Amino acid sequence: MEIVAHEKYEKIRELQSFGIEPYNGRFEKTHTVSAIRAEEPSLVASGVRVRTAGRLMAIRRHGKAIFADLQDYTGRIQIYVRRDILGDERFAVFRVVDVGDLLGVEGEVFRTHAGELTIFVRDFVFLGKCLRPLPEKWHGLKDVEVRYRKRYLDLIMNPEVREIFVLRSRLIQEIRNFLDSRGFIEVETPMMQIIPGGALARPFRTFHNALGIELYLRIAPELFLKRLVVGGFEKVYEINRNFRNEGISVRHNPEFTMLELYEAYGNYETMMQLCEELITSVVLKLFGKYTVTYQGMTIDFTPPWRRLMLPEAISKKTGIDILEDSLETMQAKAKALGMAFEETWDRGKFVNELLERFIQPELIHPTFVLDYPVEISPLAKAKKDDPRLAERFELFIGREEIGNAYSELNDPFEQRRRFEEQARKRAKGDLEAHSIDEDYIEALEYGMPPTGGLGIGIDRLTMLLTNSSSIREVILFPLLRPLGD
RNA sequence: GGGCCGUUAGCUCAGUAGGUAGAGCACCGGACUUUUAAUCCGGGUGUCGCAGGUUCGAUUCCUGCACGGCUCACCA
Repeated sequence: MEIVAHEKYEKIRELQSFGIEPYNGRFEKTHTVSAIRAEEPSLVASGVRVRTAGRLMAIRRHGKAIFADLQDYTGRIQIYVRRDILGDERFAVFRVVDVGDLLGVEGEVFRTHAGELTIFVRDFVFLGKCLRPLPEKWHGLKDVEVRYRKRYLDLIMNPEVREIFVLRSRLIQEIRNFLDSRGFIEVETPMMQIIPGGALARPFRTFHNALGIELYLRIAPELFLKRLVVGGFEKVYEINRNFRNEGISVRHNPEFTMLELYEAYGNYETMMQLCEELITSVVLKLFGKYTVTYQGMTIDFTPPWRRLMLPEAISKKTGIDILEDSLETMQAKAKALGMAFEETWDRGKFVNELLERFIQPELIHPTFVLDYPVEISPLAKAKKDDPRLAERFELFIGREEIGNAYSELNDPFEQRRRFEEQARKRAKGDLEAHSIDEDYIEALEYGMPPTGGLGIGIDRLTMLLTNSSSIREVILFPLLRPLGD
């Protein structure tokens, strides 16, 4: 800092010699930049003075006049400063203004000879000194690592990055609007849990000093939200962070945002309906149409969405009957297909792999994949006509898994059996197996209505809607290794 | 965790078949009252990611490490 900012410190001294405070207080705006542009005709005609503020992104000095570009969160506008208007002393202050400085200006709006909408500055206030040079004005900031580590610079320099996060915000807002309009209430459930449940994943551990107990960051809010359904909240949702102690990749961040919602007296069929309506209505609100381009694919959200029965789909694609074939037969067939597998895989794991390898790559447009094996769905109700399958679906869009839903298992006896099965897997070393949650079973013993539940990955949905190939592009501060010395 | 690639000025990037390095923008000094990648004149501001090795000499070659990207694995 000492070297980089040395000249800038000189400028602060110079500013102070003019009696200028380099880090000023409140500035009252009459307009944002976009408001000035929107109101241009009346502002220009009336000659009324506007007050706005932002960061100087470029300065063009012309002796006794200066042009500069002022950027706020709504856009950029040119300002025009003249010595004969401000007077010698005020104008001299502009000699020490740098690109990156924060400035408030007041003046009337006009069009230059070149046709550029411009603020004719009558007065200005120095609001904040920038001590470091901004990245290059033309090429901007491209270094991906720096963009993530110093997201503020990324946001200053790259308007398309700002737009991604504005869209993310609007997306979440529209989801809330939709659910609120349908009578859902939003709740917050524990991030720190005694027993991490609701998903098959490895948790982060932490410790509470006063209680002297180990706690886990939640891997899902599911079991708490369902306790609320037991409590009579018939339509609840939560949009919040989950934490999973797993690898980092272009589609995995250790903390990520999930929407989970539960509707009493529904099931996975009603969840399919709700899911389709939710996402299509949000897409329509955000884009005014049903098609979105993602990584060269045109994704069509027009309902109704395709429904694919998983056992049939896999059988058609691979000849493997995931219900009737023995594990040995499945392995033999997989070998014949040239698919790598491990002897330790059980039926559920095998099905998952078959889905990922053979089905998922073809799921461009929104597709519900239904009827998953119960073994990998320990919290889902089994189908009445075939108890080997769960009343469950996953939603795939653009080859990515976006959502997961099921008819919630509300039979405490069956839930206990499922937990015990998971416990056996855990005993055999499966670190992702679900823990037994006695307190949750007790809640079920009070009676949970038949319920449909749905989870939607907000980050991945945002990726789809912003054409982002990495999850880090839609998370403001993705987890990175700390820099070494 | 494996493989491949990258790391040079504040930023975007060149470059040195081994002799401590350049461009544009930014920045500094000067000129300029309608410019907008302003223009014109002058100025290079650097631990070439870090640590070792080879060498008379390493930013360059070798090894290890760090961080990042892509990818495979893991992973819902």
